[in-house]
Amino acid sequence: MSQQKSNRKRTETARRILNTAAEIFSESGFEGARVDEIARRAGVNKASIYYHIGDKQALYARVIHDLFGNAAGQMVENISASLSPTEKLKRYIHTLAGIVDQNPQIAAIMLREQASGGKNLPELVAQDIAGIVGIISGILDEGVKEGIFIKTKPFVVHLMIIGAIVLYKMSSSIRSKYPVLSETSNEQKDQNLKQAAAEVQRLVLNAVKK
Amino acid sequence: MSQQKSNRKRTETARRILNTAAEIFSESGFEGARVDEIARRAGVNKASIYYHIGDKQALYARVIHDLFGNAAGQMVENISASLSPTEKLKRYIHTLAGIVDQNPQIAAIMLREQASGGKNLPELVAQDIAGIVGIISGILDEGVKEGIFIKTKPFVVHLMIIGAIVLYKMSSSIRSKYPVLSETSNEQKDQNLKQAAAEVQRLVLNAVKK
Amino acid sequence: MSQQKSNRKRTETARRILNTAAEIFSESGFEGARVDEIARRAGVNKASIYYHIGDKQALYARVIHDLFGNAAGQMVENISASLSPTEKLKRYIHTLAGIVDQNPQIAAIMLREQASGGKNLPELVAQDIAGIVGIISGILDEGVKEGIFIKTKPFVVHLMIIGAIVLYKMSSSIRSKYPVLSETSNEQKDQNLKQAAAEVQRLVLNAVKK
Amino acid sequence: MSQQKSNRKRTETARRILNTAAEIFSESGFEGARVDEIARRAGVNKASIYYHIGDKQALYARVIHDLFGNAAGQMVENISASLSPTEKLKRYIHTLAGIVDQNPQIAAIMLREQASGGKNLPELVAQDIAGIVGIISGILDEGVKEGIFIKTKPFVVHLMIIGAIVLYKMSSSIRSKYPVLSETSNEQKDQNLKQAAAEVQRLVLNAVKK
DNA sequence: TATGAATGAGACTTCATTCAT
DNA sequence: TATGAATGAAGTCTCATTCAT
Repeated sequence: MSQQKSNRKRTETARRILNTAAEIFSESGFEGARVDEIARRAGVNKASIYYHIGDKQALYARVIHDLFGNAAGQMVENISASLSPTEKLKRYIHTLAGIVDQNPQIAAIMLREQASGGKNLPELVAQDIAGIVGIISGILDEGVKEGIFIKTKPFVVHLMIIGAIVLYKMSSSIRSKYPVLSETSNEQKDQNLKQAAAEVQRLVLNAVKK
Repeated sequence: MSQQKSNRKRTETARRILNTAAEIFSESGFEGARVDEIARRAGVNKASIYYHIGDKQALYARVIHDLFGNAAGQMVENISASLSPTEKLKRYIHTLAGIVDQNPQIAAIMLREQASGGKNLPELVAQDIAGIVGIISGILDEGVKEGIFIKTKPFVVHLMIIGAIVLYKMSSSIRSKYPVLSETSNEQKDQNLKQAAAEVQRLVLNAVKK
Repeated sequence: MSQQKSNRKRTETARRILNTAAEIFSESGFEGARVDEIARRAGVNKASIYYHIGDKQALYARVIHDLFGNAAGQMVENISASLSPTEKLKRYIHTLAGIVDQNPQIAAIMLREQASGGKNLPELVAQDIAGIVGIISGILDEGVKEGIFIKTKPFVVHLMIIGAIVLYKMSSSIRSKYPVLSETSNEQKDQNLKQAAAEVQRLVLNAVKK
Repeated sequence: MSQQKSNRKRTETARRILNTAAEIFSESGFEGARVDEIARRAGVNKASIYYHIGDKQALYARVIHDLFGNAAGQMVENISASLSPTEKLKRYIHTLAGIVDQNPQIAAIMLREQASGGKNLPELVAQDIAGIVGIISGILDEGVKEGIFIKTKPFVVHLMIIGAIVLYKMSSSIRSKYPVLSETSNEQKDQNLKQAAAEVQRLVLNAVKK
């Protein structure tokens, strides 16, 4: 009983730390994030972070592992084997958009990891990402075999999709800060990621369909 | 004469500082970059940086203004008004790839700026970027008017293109660090940005053509 | 009965804490020792230490009191009044060596206390040490009175003896770490404290005998 | 000219840091010493220590290297080859006492190094110490060959000498703090290291002479 | 008694920036 | 202009101690 309560307390504190850390790493990056700030916003003592999780590096590792591991899992779950390649591709894009929408931190972290060449990326997480790339490769190959997709470089298709979605997600803040970036196109109100994802679906299907 | 020499030396020193700074900001981001390291690698005294350019923020501003301003200029130059929308779109992608290829630092910096919501992005640079977005909007609109492109959200198309190219560029290092990321696709040797850009051209044209 | 068991358990826990603390204070000194480490190695919860013994200072006091108090007692016991001064002196050295050999921690702690000028030395322990010094003073005085020893400064003799024995004990580890320290003399295998003590006996007797 | 002044300033600051550090390491040991305190007492900014010397470990290494290296040099200088073994032995003890007297920090640091098994002792310093041990070994061997010394374990003789001198030096503070330690012997006023060294000379010569 | 969690104070170290020459 | 030195602010991490159960 008291064990239970204690466990709940332990995980609750750790969870609060991890969530706050995800936010702050996402806002400021690994180097820009301040452990003090994480503790302050999480409402815990700074030493608690070291007690429960470990140093800044370990904290970062936990955060991105949780984020990306979860994402990979969702992706696998959502794409049932029985679907047609076309439907799978749509689901893939939809799911990706959903993940990014529900975990707003994932977009920024992914971009920064790409920018730094994965300097802080633990092996485990690299595998999660590789899994996601593997899925789309499979879908495209399948489509080619069924004669409904043209032959493409799957990695490039993957980058187009993920690039469009992640950058769209991120651009909302930059666009609101620098209206000049939206003025040129006439879709200011279109900050809805769902709609952008639908557009990506349409464009990508056009691109790969025979 | 000595004035001239002094001027040349002055600009030469400044140039060396700026080039080194571009490298290091690109490798490590604004927060991760160390003024000491920039001075060391540029072979100048640390105080020289403050004398010639200013503080870290000013240095960063100069670097990205040089990088992006130049890019916008190249883009305008390369897309002559007389071309067909299809040809313009191809040129646009080709030019973008060329810029990224010739200025390897631009990719990482752009990603990090996106990630941080343009926290360190000066107005001037935002305008440069807006210019680039404006160009593709124009191309797509023109194609729609001529009846050869379907109606699309230009901003999404832009993100697909730039995302694919920039991420492809960056992914080379991350892929070589984590081979697992390449294993799934069979295009390891394909690390050539030119080829990826050609693929992007083909896919995007498929996507927008009527 | 349960009271008894509880008492036994209580003292057993305290004993385990004290033994471990002695080890760790000996290895690392007061400042270098970590309460966490003591708890870990003793297999008890950190708070237990505070409950059973007290804070770090109190723990240290207990440890050295146990160590030195015991030593003083042994010394008194071993030197029966009926012996000749020569025999007493031999016994004194022999006993000292025995104490140091059986309580390996005592050597390091004594050196560090000397080094710090007894900063952490409780009065009680100082008296224990004074007792030991008193004993050899008595022996030497007695020998002088009996006309078999020359007149000496007893404190210096004491320092020679204790210095040789304690430093010999400690030097084993430093010599094995830095073989260069043993190379110069040809007695590498001679790391036996007993043999060194015999040599000290011989030398000291030579030194003080008429 | 300005170079000279700058050099002087540089070495002067470094010297001040090093001297203060020697004091504080001697008072408190490596773990007990506080970098803040060193900076404060040296009258320099804390960051200056890192600029001029390096981190705490490096600072400690420099301090003991200066101390022990200097000591080894003095010892070699003072013992001219032409002297008799007896005279050399006296000089050896005298010089040791002189070194300890002039560098009060050396005694405490040496004791603590012995206590910790040379945990923080750089190789270079170990060699300095080995050199000192080598000298007395040589002296005793020479005396044996000339038939004026008995055969002894040189390392033990060395420990007796250095133990007596170093402990005597250190004991002054502990004795003044705990008068009980002096009461038993009647030589309170004898805190003069010179006199103690003379006594050591006499005793050691008695001990080793045939 | 025993223990996991919490915490404030403080330790070491780094860094951008400025100073003095 | 150029540079070695200096510095204050801040950042990461540790540790003895206490709390709450």
